[in-house]
Amino acid sequence: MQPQQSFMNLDLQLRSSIRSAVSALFQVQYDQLQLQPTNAEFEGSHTLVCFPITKISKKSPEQTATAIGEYLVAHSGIVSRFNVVKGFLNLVIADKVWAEVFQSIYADKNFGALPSNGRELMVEYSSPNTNKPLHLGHLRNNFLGYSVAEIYAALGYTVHKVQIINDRGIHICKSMAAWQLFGNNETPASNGLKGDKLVGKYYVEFDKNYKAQIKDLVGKGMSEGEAEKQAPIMKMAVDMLQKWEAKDEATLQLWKTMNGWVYEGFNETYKRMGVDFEKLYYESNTYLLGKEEVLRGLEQGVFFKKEDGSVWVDLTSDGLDQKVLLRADGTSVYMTQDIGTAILRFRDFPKIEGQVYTVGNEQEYHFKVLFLILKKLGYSWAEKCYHLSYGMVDLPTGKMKSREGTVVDADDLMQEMADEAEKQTRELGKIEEATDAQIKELSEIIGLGALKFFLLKVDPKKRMMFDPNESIQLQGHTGPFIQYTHARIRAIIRKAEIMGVQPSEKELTQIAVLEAAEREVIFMVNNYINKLNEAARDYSPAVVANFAFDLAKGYNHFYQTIPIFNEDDQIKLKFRIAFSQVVADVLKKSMKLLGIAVPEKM
RNA sequence: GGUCCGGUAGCUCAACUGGAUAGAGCAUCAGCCUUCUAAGCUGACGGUUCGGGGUUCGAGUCCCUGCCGGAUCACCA
Repeated sequence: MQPQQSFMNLDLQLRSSIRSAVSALFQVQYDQLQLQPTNAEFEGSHTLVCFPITKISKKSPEQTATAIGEYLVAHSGIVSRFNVVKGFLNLVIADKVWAEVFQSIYADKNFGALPSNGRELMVEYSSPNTNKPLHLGHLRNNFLGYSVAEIYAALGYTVHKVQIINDRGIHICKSMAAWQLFGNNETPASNGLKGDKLVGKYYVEFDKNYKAQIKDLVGKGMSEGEAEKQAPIMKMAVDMLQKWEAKDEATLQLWKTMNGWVYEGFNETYKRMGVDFEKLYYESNTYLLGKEEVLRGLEQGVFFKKEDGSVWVDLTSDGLDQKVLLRADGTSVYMTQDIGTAILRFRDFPKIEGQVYTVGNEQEYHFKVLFLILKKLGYSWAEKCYHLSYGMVDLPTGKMKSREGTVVDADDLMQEMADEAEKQTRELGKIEEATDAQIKELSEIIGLGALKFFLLKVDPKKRMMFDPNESIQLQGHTGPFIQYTHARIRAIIRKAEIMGVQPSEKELTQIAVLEAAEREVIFMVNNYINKLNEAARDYSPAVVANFAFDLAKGYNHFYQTIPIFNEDDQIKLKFRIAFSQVVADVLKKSMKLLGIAVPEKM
C-alpha cells in the first residue's frame, strides 16, 4: 500500500475511474490496468493500453478503447477528451484537474519527503583499504551508496550509513614495511603530504622493490613462485602481519600511526565528496567475532573441518562450491570477517530489516556466498541483505590499474572539476558582484555537481566509460545544466518578491487554461514520488538523475516559450511564479538525493 | 570449461520491466540574445537495438542458439 499522501493523487483517481468504467461497461472486475505516459506525438497525458481488455470486452481494441473513453468523459470528472489510436486510449486530463493537482503539491510543504514508515535499513558504502588513496572507482561507490541511502530516507526509512574499513592485513603491512625501510621517519606533518597519499606512496615503493627483488632472485636461478615468497621485503611484510596478530607492541604502534595518517587523509576526501557515515566498522574489531561464529557453526554442524584443521562450508547443494572460512592455522579470511561484521551490525542496530552492500560487481560471488552462510547460521535477515553491485569505471585508455599508475585519484579529479568550473564561471562572467571566495564556493558546487551527476546518471549495474573530456562538460546532459535551470528560476522568484507578487493557494486553482508546457511539467512533478519508489526498488540513483534532467528540460521549454512577467492576467502570473517555485524546489530536492547542491545564481 | 553480467545513432547513455513510428546528450549543420541568466531554446542529420530462430494482437525487453566484451569460479582483500 502507498502511504497516505497529502497531495491529490491523480493516478489513483484515474485508475479507479477506469476500473469503474470497465466494470460498468463489461460487467467484469479488472485490476491489471496498463497505464502509461502518452507519446509526445499524440494528444493526452495518460494512455490506457486496451489490448488486454479485449478479452473481457469481446470487442475490437478500437471499440473497447472508444467505449471506455466515452464513459470516462461522461462520468469521471477528470478526463475532458480522448483519442484512440489502434488499441491505445489517449486521455486528456482537464486543465482544472491539473490545476488542482498542482495546487495540492504547492500546498504540501513536505512534498517529496514521506513521513516515517517505521522501517530501518543499513547502507554500507566506501569501505576502502587503508593502504592507498581513494580513486575514481571509490567515487562511484561513495556517490552511489550515499544516494541510495538518501533516497530510502526520503521514502520514510530510517537509514544508517556505515562502512567497513579494511584496516588490517597484508596490504597495510606492505606499506609499513616499505616505510620502515625507506621512510626516514617521514610524516604528513614533516612533508606536507596528505596522510593517505603518503601511505600510498610507500605501498607503491613496496611493489617496486618487491618486483626488483623477485627479478634478482629469478636471475640467480630461483623459480618465480619461490622468489615471490623468498623476496626479503615480502618476508618482512609477512613477518609484520604475524607480529600484528601476536599483538607485538611496536608493530601495533606503527600500524596505528600509519592508519591514523590514512584516516586523516580520507576524512578530508569524504568531506569534499559530501558523504558521511553514522558508524565506522573496522575489520580489526570484527574478524574475531567472525571467527567465533564460524566455530559455533562448526559445532552446530553447519560447517565442517578438513584433515589439516581448516574449516569449510559446503555450498554444493546450492549450486556453488566449497569455501574456506578458517585457515589451518586458525587465522581468518575475508569471508570470516564479513560474517562477523554483518552479525555485529544487526546487534548494534536490531531494528534494521536488511543491509545494502555497495560493492563492485567483481565481488558478486563473494556476497552470494556470504548471504548463504548467514542464512545457514540461522539469521533470517540474511534474505533481506542486498549486494548493490555496480560496474567498473573504465577510462578511454582502458581499465584502471593501480600498479600501472593509470588510476584517477579522487582528490585530483575533484580539484580538476572545480578548476574547470571556475574557469568557465569566470569566462562567462555572469556573477558580476561576486567575490573571489564566492566564485570558489560556486565552482565547487558546479564542479562536484558535474562529477556526481556524470557518475550517477548511468545505471549502477552497468560498466561505464569515464572520459575526462566529457565529464568536464557543463552543458547538455549534466549536473550543471540542472543547477543552471534552478539558478534561473531563483532569479525569477527574487524578481517576483521584489515586485510583490505573492501566489496564494486559493488563486492557483482559478486558472482556466494551461499551456502545453505547463501541463507536461506538472505531469512530471506529479510523478516524482513514483520515480523515487522506482529508484529505491532498483537501487538506482540514475532514475532520480534522469528525472531531474527531464524536469529541467521540460521547464526550460516552458521558460523559453512563455515570458512570465509579460503576463497581464494576475492569476496566470501568480500561477507561473508558484509553478516555477515548485519546479525549483523539486529540482533542489532531487539533486539533494544525489548529493548535489544547487546554487542561487550561476 | 562452469556460472553471472553486458552488446541500442559516429561517441556517452535512456527506454516506465511485453506496448504505438526506439528517445536524450555530445559531435556535425541551420536558426534564436533590445524582452525573466544563451551553462539556454528550436530544427536538421543520424538505427537491420550483435547475428539467426521462436513465443503473440505486439519483442530492444521473454525463450533457444551462435558471435563479441567483461567479471567470477583463491587458505587475496
